[in-house]
Amino acid sequence: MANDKITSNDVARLAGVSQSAVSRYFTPGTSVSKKTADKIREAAEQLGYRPNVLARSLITGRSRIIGLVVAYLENYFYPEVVERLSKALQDQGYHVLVFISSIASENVDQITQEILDYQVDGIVLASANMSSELAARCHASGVPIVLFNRLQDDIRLSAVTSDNRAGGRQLADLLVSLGHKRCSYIAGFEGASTQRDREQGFREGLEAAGLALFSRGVGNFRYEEAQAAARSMFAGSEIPDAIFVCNDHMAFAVMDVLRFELGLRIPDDVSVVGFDDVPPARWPAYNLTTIRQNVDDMVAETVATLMQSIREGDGAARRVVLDGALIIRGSTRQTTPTAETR
Amino acid sequence: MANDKITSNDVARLAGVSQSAVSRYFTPGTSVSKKTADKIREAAEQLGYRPNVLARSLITGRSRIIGLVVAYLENYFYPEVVERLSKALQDQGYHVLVFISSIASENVDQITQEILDYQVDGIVLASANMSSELAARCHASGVPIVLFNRLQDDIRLSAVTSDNRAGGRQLADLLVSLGHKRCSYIAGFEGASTQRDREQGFREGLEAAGLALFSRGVGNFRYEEAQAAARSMFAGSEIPDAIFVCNDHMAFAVMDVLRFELGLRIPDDVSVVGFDDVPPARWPAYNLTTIRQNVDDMVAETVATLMQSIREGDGAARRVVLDGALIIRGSTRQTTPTAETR
DNA sequence: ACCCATTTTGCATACGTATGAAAGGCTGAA
DNA sequence: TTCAGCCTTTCATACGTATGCAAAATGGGT
Repeated sequence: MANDKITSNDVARLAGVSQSAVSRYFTPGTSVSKKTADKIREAAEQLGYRPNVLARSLITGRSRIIGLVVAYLENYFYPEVVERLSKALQDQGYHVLVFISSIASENVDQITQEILDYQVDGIVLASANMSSELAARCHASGVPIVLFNRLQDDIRLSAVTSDNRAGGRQLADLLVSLGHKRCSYIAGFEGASTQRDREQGFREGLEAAGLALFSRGVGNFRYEEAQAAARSMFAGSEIPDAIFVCNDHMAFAVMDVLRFELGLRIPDDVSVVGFDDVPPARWPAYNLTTIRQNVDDMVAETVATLMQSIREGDGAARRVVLDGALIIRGSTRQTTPTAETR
Repeated sequence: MANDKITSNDVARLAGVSQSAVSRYFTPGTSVSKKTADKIREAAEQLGYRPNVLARSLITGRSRIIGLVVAYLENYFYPEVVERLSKALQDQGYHVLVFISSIASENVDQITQEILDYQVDGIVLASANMSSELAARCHASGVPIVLFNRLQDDIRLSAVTSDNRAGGRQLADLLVSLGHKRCSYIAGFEGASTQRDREQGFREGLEAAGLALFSRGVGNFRYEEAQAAARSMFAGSEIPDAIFVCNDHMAFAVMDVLRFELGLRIPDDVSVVGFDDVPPARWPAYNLTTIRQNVDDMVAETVATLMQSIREGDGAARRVVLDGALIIRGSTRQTTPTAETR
């Protein structure tokens, strides 16, 4: 890799000090006299020397690398997460090593093995599950794991999520208050806790109003599969008058099908609600009523959780559930309180 | 980090061989007898040992890490790039360390310094520029750099781009062939080669038809700034009858303004063309005529360029320019050849 | 000037691993 | 059986750096 690798020994020679002094100069919390520091600074600048993070990790046991597993970046939500999380960690002196997994998480365990090869200081799983065996491995290795927007029963796993169930409940309450009688649901990936909790909250809200789910489809978090689900669910003689689509990304697909293939009007014929509040939900072409996940707060909590675990070195898992906000836009029927609530 | 770190010495002890044998067992191209290999495999499995990539990098000079600098993931194009590039490199046994820079690239040099601290085997710059000084540094360190969808004059920098100029030219030719007389342009970030080349091609195409640009705005690759540019450019008494927006992401913003704020019909009143063919361009809500950048081929060429540079260890820069494809959809006036061309 | 407490410095070693070189083992041909 | 060539193994060392410890230096007080 390096043709002329400048090492701390080169700096020490030029500055007329020991390698140990050079190392201490670059290590916060150690003592170096001003005179020695000046000599080292000049020599390091002249040679263009910077410490080798990887060599340091051998001694310190700290790589300053966080492994990030994401299943797909197709949904506008996750690019935003990656960008914000990378920035937040960059500000803390850490950097994100990205690993792409499959939606169904069947290769996450192999990927986690690869991650551990890099001696990462922590792992963030965004929209992916990890086996208990691997969770135990990471725990034994002292590598903290934070699930981002996902929940698992394993007590060793920290998690930062929105209150998906409450969000689903809010959407049900909204549709009921708008007078909807035939409320349907399009699920995401069945193995995801977000999908399960959003649907559960939605069903509970309907049941509280004496309603049952009118129909249900599965979109697997994919645009095309959500399209297919919508086509199927609106093929009968009686169609839903409102539909909660498990995330915005799929909701766009459903809206496109309703408008451009079936000639239905939103919200006059069907109200559509999503979950996430990704950027296109705000665009006039979609103008989607949805639950906003507060990405900034989720990222901040994720970073705080990671930093605490890394600093304390204990295995104490931390669960943070953040409230989402109901954002009412033009995809739902209008009623008097049109302002944003919650 | 690690509480009970299992090392190759532990494996060697358990297997009754030397640490050197363990190392050779995990190093491709070295010799180990079947008998020794069996002993080592069993011991490693029993202990859950895997080699430490970072420790290896000290000896081999290879970290198996590629630094990836991206300016923003807001534009659907770059999440797709990150995802595909990460996967392709993952398949080659490399992993991507992500660094987020600003759009104007003013902090890329600092970020590159940080990247070099991690002894990366290569760097990919997606939508960012690097100073000549830092390019020289990387060159001296033997770290290959590949610009993704960006060009710079520095001969040390490899690059993989679409033929942005030809794409702009194609779009001009198309609009002219559809009879447009007042063609306008909304620029991206002025410091980006993609913006410059697309505009240049577009202007050349118009000039070849005896037309000049009707009006020009600047969107800086941001949805909101493209909206503002569109509002301004359509405020006069005479408005464009066609508009080339430097990328799809901004084109969506322009389309939203034209339809929902100005009550204009696309393409009856104004044809809109973009560049990239990101997923929403295919969605019925936008149905955008655009130039498709072949992300798969660009990623493949980027990986091939990186692998070659890493393998050969020379500093030979490689420039790959890939043809985009004109994709005609519903945002432009219709004429007889409605099929996709090119 | 001397004494004491604190700071600073260099030496020696370790982190986990790969590799050159020398020694030992194995196999096939004479 | 012996010998030569090739394969395999171990030893010793190095990669770039941080750190414990002992020795040296420094600064303040008497």
